Amino acid sequence: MKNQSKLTYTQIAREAGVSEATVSRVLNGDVRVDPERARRVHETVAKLGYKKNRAASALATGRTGMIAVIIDDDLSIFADPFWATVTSGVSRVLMENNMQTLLLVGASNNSDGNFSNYLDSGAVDGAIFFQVHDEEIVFQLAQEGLPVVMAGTPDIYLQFLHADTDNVGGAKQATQHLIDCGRKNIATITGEVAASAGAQRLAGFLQVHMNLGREVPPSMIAHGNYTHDSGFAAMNQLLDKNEIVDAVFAANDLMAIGAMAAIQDRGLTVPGDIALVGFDDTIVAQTSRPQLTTVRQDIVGLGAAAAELMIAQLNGEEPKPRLLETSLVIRETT
Amino acid sequence: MKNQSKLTYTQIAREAGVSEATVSRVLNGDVRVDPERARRVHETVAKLGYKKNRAASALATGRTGMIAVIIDDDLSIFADPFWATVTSGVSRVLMENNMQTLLLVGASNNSDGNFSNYLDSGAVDGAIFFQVHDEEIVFQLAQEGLPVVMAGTPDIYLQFLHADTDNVGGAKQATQHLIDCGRKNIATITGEVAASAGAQRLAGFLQVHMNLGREVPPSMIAHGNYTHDSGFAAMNQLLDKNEIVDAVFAANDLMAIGAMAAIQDRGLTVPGDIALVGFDDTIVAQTSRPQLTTVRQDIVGLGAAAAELMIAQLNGEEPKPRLLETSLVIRETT
DNA sequence: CTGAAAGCGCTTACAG
DNA sequence: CTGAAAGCGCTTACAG
Repeated sequence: MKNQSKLTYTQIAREAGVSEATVSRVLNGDVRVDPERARRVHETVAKLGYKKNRAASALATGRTGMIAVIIDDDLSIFADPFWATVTSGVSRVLMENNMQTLLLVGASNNSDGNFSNYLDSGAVDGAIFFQVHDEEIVFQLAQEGLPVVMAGTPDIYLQFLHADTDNVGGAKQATQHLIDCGRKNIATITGEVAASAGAQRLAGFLQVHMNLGREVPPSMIAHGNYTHDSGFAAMNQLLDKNEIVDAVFAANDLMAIGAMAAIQDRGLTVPGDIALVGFDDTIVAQTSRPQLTTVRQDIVGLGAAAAELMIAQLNGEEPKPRLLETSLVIRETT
Repeated sequence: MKNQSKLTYTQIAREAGVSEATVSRVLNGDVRVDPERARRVHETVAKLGYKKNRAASALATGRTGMIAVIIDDDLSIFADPFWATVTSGVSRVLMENNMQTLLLVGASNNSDGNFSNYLDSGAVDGAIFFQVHDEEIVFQLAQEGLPVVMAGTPDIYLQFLHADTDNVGGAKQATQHLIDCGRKNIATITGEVAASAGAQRLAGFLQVHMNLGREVPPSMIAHGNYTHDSGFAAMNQLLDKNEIVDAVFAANDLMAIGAMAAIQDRGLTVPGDIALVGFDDTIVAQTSRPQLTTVRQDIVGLGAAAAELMIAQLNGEEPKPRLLETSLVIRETT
């Protein structure tokens, strides 16, 4: 078990009485090796506590066994449990496939390709992008032959392989639920509509109304940016502009909680006066009083799906994009 | 900019009219190179869009430029924003030093060294451990010569280099603040006291009382495990067992919020009847109603400190362990 | 099924 | 300050 730092194929080969080529074949699972010699190699490896040198292996094969997870934003975004949770899903699937997760957090658009640079130095076998601000960089990397997967929905003109939550479907579930509860005047607080998730959640909200032949007056749509404070402010706007609002669909939980505070500050009650539905099912939905009805998305599953797409792609398959279903979690605010 | 995949020192050397050795020296910042030839090399590298192959470099030098961040728990732990945030701090400092973060999440004690295995294959230059359940594995790796840093406080018999929040100091701040507010009967809800953070926060709480010559009856100490529900249950215990409790220090925010729910469910008010202080200053402290007074710890700073210790260690320095100060954030529950 | 040998793309004493 | 050459530890056609 000691000073294994010096161990190489040379020692294993000698000890096991085979060539280095055979050691390599055994360790890589090549079937065409005499079972008895293979057994000896495995035994020797175990006895000596040998560990293969990754760098040498990577140099010889051109494969590193590492996939980059790129969070294209300033570091603070990682404080949001959302992406951390997605990352854990990626990590699990990669580990199951004997691959590792290389974490790259930081704004891609600063300093001429901070990590775009890194990515085509052959350091990784592929890259999974979260929260892409500038798809140009993804496009370029894909062009250069780096296998790429996006978590989220890419620009319609670009055809990256991607995994995403069914945001439209989730927003529809939320909106339909409010209607089923008998609410007549349903407002929405959007997320950033410049990004796909925000746009899709608004679209789902509008589609349900459209299908029912109902108009949604602009005053019933307030824009937020996913923060608690923006939800608070948006709710106040809605209350200022409208005579009657008896329900609100917020594009995430944090804004819903902010909206709840604004409602209660005016002496109104949830769900008595105004029903509330969030999106995500994060910890704040469970700790708020009353507890928040929300649309749960499978966050770990999203990461897992992205990783699975990557693995499939590396295996030469041509997988289809994945869209993950949401489910409504009914608690106390509706 | 195209097919750079084939570029090696050979092409750069030829184009720049120097030897490969010189290319290597220039790219590694060796000072003893003629400035003019160095300029030509840099120019050629830029023109051809050359990127150094990391694996080859790692094989030759024995250094990979990667540090493992190891979260020794099942994957779900990563959903806790705490460790994700610490990780972002590690990542920032490593990037500033041209190193990368390799993320290893998973229980170390399952399947015979799942990643202990990986770690001494030379895949990383060092390892930063979070949330260590079994320090034996850390010890073994350190023994084998892998530079190791722990986030948190190691067992007193082991002397790992580590960075930690001053949990004792933070707990003292919280407790003293409650006393300063005039509270007389202060209870505490602990975290897992088997781990250092939980034990230290309890110790700080007790020390303040001891210094004042006050006894803390056992009935004023309830144990939780950092979850919302455990805080709720612990608070109910405290209320059941004690005639009077006019303040509670909870070892994290989530338990404090759970305690708040329990208090309010009994028709009591916060802070009217019972004052409340949490620990961490996470998002739930800001979104709760009333907003939670809590002890803020510098979570990103903790990761940054751990990374700095690692870098110093790799540079052959002998840095001292780091203890990060906390600060009290007074909001509405005291 | 197996081994000898060349090769992956860097780095670094060594000699000048 | 600079170059030729050996070496890092694997992998993989190639020939048998």
